[in-house]
Amino acid sequence: MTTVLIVDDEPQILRALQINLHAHGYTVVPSPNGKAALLAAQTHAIDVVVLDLGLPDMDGLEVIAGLRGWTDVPIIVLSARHGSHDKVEALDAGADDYVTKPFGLDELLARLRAASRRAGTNTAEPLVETAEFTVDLANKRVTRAGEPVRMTPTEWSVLELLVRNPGRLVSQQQILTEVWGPAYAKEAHYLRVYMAQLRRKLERDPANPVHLLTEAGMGYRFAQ
Amino acid sequence: MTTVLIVDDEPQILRALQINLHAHGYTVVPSPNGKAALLAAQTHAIDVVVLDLGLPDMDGLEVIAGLRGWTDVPIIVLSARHGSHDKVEALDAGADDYVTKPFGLDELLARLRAASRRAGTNTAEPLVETAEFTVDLANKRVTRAGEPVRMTPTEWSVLELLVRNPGRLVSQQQILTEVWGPAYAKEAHYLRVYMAQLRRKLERDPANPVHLLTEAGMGYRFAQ
DNA sequence: CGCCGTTTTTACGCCTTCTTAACGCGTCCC
DNA sequence: GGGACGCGTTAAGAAGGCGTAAAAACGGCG
Repeated sequence: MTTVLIVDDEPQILRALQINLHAHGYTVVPSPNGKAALLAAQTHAIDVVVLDLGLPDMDGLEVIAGLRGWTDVPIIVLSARHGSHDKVEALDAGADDYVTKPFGLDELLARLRAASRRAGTNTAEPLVETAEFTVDLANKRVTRAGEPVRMTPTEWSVLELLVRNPGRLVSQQQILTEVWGPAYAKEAHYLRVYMAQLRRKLERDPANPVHLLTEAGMGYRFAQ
Repeated sequence: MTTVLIVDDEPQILRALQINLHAHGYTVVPSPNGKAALLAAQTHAIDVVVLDLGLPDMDGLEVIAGLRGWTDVPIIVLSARHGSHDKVEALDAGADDYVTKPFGLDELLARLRAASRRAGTNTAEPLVETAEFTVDLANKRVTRAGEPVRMTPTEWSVLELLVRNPGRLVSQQQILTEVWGPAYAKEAHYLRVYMAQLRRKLERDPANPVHLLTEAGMGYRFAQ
């Protein structure tokens, strides 16, 4: 019952891997680009990632960095480049293994087994901590003074987006489109309601927030 | 300070690796053959093993097996053979990585870093206990107050998925796709029925669950 | 062919969450 | 100085999610 996230922009390769891995008992989550991959990694319980470096939308190293920001899931990189420099870069970015194309299916399967074997049960905890509260991104859990704080789906989506961009300004439009969808890009209204709720749950003095900051006219910012 | 056990029968390679790795901050334990390697692994606190497969006294796979009998230390295999079959054999015997000669020193260093990085977190637990019940994942058994509790296949699948992710929020979509299949991702209905059944069997007060928790709109969570 | 355990439907009442509205405060610009 | 605008806060109705029980459909096995 191992779930593999496969990231490759070539549909026929994606499809071939999907069929073959499924035939070998893996659950496969396919993803054609980097953005979808990062999203899928959050919505599914991924055990291993198979990542092709040549993606259309973003650099493969960015995908590795995006994953490594919050999870220790094994990453097996596929690449057509044999250069030693590329391998070093990928491995140092956080990849666990590097396979050069063309490769045999049996080799990939063996490396998958090796990766998932040593991963075992994923218990590493990627935590984002502040003086006031702690956000566990992998487990979708928020604690404050040791006590768990319950978040509604929308509250969590907003908080997660901010926490995944610590210190960075996130525009209202971006939050609205990512949480509510592109059609809601103008409903800045919702944001005020939810920021107030988040502050009431997480800030010591909700009227004078320290971690969930408003940048008037610009957006919001999470400060650690 | 990472200690690397290097096993290679060619003195000049052994020596070259020893010098280079030492220059990069590693403590090196050299070993010219398999027997000496197995001995050294027991007398030194080894963090990573670099193993050449072509040894004079014993098969490289035997060395891997000899190490895997008692330790999970990462093993990086060096080999001149490019054949896919050899890779599969070594990886399945318990190796973590496979590098074909000739290789660049920087690649080996990167793979060393990757191996020792992930070495920190692993170990599996087949028995999950709570104050109320015990789940034996390996034997698919649930006991409560010493008495075995009978589970239907579907009940077990749901329980297993939750218990394998202790403390982690599991979305209902994920449970549905993994237990019933992707076509049932929207049938959140089933889940309510089965969560109720699991609680009736496992919780002291099914109406106020302590271990099988609902996160409204988000999913379910198993709390130990 | 009929029984029995399991899964899937169905129905209903309760509760959480989302959405919307209203109002007060502060700030910026004219 | 005044108006417009953006923001924070609260409250309440609407909509949908959840728990529960029980009946119907299914499937394996004798």
